[in-house]
Amino acid sequence: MIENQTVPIYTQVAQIISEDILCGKWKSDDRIPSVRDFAGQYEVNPNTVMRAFEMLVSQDVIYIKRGMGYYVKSGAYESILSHRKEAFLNNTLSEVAHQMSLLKITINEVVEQLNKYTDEKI
Amino acid sequence: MIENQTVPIYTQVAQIISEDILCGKWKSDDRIPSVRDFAGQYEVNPNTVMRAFEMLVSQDVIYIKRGMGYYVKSGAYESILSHRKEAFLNNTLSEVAHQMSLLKITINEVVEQLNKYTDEKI
Amino acid sequence: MIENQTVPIYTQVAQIISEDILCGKWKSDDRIPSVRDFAGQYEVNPNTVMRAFEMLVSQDVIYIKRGMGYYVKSGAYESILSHRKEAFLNNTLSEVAHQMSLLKITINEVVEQLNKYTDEKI
Amino acid sequence: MIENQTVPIYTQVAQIISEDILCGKWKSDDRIPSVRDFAGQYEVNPNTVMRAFEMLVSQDVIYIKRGMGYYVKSGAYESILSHRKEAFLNNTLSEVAHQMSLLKITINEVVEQLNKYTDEKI
DNA sequence: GTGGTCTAGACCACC
DNA sequence: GTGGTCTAGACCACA
Repeated sequence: MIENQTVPIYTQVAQIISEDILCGKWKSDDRIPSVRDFAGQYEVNPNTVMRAFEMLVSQDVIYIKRGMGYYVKSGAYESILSHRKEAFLNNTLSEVAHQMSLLKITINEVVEQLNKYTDEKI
Repeated sequence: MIENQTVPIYTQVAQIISEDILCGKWKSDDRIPSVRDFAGQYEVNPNTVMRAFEMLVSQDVIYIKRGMGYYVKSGAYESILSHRKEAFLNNTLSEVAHQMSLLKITINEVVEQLNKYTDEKI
Repeated sequence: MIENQTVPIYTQVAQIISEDILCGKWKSDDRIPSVRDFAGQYEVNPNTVMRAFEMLVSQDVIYIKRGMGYYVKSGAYESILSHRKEAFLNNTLSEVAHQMSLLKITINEVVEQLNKYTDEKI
Repeated sequence: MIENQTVPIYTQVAQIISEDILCGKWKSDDRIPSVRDFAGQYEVNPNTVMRAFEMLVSQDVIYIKRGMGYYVKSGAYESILSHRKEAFLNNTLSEVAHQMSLLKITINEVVEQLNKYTDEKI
């Protein structure tokens, strides 16, 4: 599950949880599994999961009920979505455009390739 | 000049030089500026520039003439281009496709946004 | 109602009860509301209220009549008052003095601000 | 140096550094000692110092030069001062006023006690 | 049961 | 040399 060797594990865990929320696995005010549960599931140290949770708290994605665990913040879905969408349109696509002009790749080639990836999923 | 806080500085320097070659700033067998020049220009440690040069040497982009400096290898342009093109189509666009499905962004939105970035440059 | 995230909830509950006694809401040998009542009112776990009660018992502020509930101990008012007064003069004000010297705040500013707060209440 | 048993060590370390900046020990763009140096000096684990540094970064008090260490951010002095001053006037003094009315302590008593503490320092 | 802090120590990338 | 990540494991307070 955790494979990438360059980006920190706790970042990856945080991203997985964010994407789980995006996918509807957990909704507002749902309790997410405990630090220990995640640690067991992903086979990482509880401290590492803890850092992921801290990240998500600072991003307003989850909140804590003391002694009870972490819960999905209401509005988390929308906030993650808009945050990611903005980053995608502003950063990712801007970089893509830069690469395209540098590598002299046309928009048609890009569209064609993206369609391939989309089709694969079906 | 070097702002990104996640990518190693030497990687960023190497990328800048690669892109300068792609842009035609330097051609085959041109001498590129010295380690010191780069270090001064980008306000980084000479060791860091050195490491970028080593990276480019190992990628067959530049070569050294002892006592004289570093020179652009013949065929560097084509090699960079093909290498990057492959990475772009396989990695970047695959990631873009993933984000699109996650964020429910259509290909039309992507094309529209890319056209904006392209137009800006003109 | 309970907002502070650093002080333990049971401590805050105990403080609220103490202050209610200071304010004259409950007098010697009055019965205070049940654990359940408090738990419902402050939306906390009954165990937490229980612990607050235990704290107050050990501070000689309340006592238990088995099967009947908790009652304000006679002399509680005076005991709370003297205990808090001492803590206030020795700890709180000592800390205030430290902050004043660090932040270069004069005693006049402090007095002025305190008067504001006092006036607001009237 | 680190005595308090209730507030986390990393918080105390961060506070010490903040106060050192307030006292003029380190100024804008000064390099502060390394993680390992602090760890040795306060006899705590480097990880603990690291957390303190992260706190200060998120408070815009220090910044990192990759591979070189942490430096005091320009404007840190003013930012710490104003931040603390505000907290003091709004939170601490508001609490003091509350205690005064509860404990029926007059402003004269407070002033007298504060003067005692101030005199002690001289 | 929950989270939170801390240590000791390892290992790594980067400057 | 610098920071940064991670583990294993302990210990504690809180609900």
